[in-house]
Amino acid sequence: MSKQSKPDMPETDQATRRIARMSDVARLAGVTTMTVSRALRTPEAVSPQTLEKIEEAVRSTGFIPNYAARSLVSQRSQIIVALFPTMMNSVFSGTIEELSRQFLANGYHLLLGETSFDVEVEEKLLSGFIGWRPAGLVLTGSEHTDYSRKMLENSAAPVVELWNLPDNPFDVAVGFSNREAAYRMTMSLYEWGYRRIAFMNLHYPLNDRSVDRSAGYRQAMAELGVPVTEDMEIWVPFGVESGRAAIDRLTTASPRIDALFCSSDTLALGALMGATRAGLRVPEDLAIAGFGDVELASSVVPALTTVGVPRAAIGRESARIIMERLNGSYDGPPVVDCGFTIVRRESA
Amino acid sequence: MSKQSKPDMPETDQATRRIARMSDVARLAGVTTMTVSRALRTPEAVSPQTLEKIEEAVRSTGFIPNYAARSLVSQRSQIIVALFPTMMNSVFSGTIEELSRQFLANGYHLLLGETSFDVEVEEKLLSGFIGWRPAGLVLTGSEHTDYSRKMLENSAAPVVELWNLPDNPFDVAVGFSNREAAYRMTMSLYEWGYRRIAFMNLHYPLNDRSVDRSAGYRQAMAELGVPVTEDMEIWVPFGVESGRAAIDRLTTASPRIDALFCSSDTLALGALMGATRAGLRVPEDLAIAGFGDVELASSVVPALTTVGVPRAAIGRESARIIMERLNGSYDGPPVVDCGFTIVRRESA
DNA sequence: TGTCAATATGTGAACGATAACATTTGCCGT
DNA sequence: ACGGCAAATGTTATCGTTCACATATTGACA
Repeated sequence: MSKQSKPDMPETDQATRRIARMSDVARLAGVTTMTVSRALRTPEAVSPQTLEKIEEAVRSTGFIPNYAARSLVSQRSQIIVALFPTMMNSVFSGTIEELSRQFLANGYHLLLGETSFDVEVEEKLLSGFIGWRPAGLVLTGSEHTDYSRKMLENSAAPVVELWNLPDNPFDVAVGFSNREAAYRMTMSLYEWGYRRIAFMNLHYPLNDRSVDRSAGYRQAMAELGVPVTEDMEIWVPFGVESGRAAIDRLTTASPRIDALFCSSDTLALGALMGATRAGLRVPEDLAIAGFGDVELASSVVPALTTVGVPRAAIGRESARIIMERLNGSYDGPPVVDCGFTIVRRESA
Repeated sequence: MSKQSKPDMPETDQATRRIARMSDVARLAGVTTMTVSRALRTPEAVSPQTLEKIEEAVRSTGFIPNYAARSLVSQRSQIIVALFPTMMNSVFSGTIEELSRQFLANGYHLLLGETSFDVEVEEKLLSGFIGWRPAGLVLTGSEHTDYSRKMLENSAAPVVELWNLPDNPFDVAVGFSNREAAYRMTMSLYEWGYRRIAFMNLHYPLNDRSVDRSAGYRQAMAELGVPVTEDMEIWVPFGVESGRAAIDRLTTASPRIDALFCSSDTLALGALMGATRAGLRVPEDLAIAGFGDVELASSVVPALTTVGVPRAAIGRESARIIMERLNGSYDGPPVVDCGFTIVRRESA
């Protein structure tokens, strides 16, 4: 029903096959392309009757402007590049959805990349995406390679770093304090009566969020006077399976732990399932806390105690900031704190 | 540390601030832009020593080609448009990840959109994205508005429809039979001893997957001679909460059902949690089956019986097909069946 | 009635790369 | 020694849109 041979065969095809250009619209409306261009971008600068003729011509031709041409001449595309560690995590996807929604509503398109928690992959993706001369960039975290930083600088576009509060943001950062959040959750667990609190963290030593959460946990434990033995901080790769597998090691650890704080809900759900399967009662035998507050956290049995992070707000704020940057109106701080919440449910 | 005023101020800034063009590289290497272009795209057509000079110049300038210019002249961008109902579902994100990986490895970039199961939203997204003159498109399902079809036709790019096996694909379809899958799962539940099998489906009457799964379920029930009363097919919106909430209605339904087949793992997990919370033993009091085999399905307690769908394979295949279409080498069938599996675990 | 400003539209160049064709160079065989 | 051919590089035009500026049209006011 559609194409059957190579894409260039203008002789047999109708003129309609070829996608309409602005000049086609212009001819049909009896004006020049410049007037059409104005009608589309600044309709108030075109007389009502001309506008109507042009709109009619646009409709009948199904004209859609060529963004490549537009980008080329205006020296800036309508593309926003966004890089996330993974899309398989509903915490990130919540932010992604909101970002996408906000940008789309303002005529920008999101070019998405997945870094797998690896700054080298980030660099590679960036070097590809920069070719679009994006209007703005959204990155997760503030750890980047030198070459990435150079590209970002050259691109001269607004850059928002998500998900943490770095001391020296590249441009603007939007997030919450991971250190503080881990500290507060650890403290809360102690308050709720748990003493030997283990911490399961993502094993990405270059990931500022991992490092900060570890620091927050250790700070709390130090202040509480609880020694953190080697087997109490567990480093694992991302995934439900990681959390589940870790339970076996934990239950055989020498000084029995009574609470497990996971640096991600994905890990925590895995741990919860592992514990249930191992016949441990949660939270009586082992309390479990997560990080992220994914949708399932509140539904699972027992409902997961976790750190709630404002994923939609982070997306919304960063989109707003980039757009304000683009029209020069942003005058907020370089680091925007969206906060977090300690959500106590049944698992701790 | 980065930009502080409006983006155009070439007089004070170093030349380095401005992003390098191909002509900058060419001047530095002592050749013309055409030779640089060749060095980048067909290095075998350039002499070794020239190639080296150019590579050095590219390195020192940090040159990255302007894709907008490239797209404009070559009449086709390196952009692939992919539209999915939601990104908050790890079934889809598995396909998205694989798609993204495959295309990236071949120099294409993925422009992602979220339709929220709505063909009108799809049309809107499409009309925006078509402006990039994408090299190819990946859509979910084969239900599209007339205007969408017109745009797809005009774009003259390869189009892959995912996730089902339509009778009349627009171009190529890659997926599995939703009807057959629902039929087989219903039959399996019967074989395993369940009789009054209810079906919880996504309430999107225009969604071909929903419709087909419903048809498969009803066909099986008809063949089995089990009447489907009104309260046995439940239509709900997408989300864990939907599944959970539906349990209340079910337990009070007049002819007690003994199995609940959900058209999505997300719903099934919600139902599982709802059932557990309501004190129902799964599968003794109520069997539950899902659709999709998300990562959590195998970890949850009781582990979820579900329909396994080849999400990575679907992504891989569709990427391959689009790229083969682009170089004219595709000679496979217009409908590619990636199959599905019935995964029996503990919940049914 | 002539001048000025405001409004509406047009003109030509430019954005940065590549396709198609043209030219130069060096080497081969006879 | 010379035609011819391949390899390497250059020239010119072009993609579709917008920018900066130019021109035409209108009405208001002194």
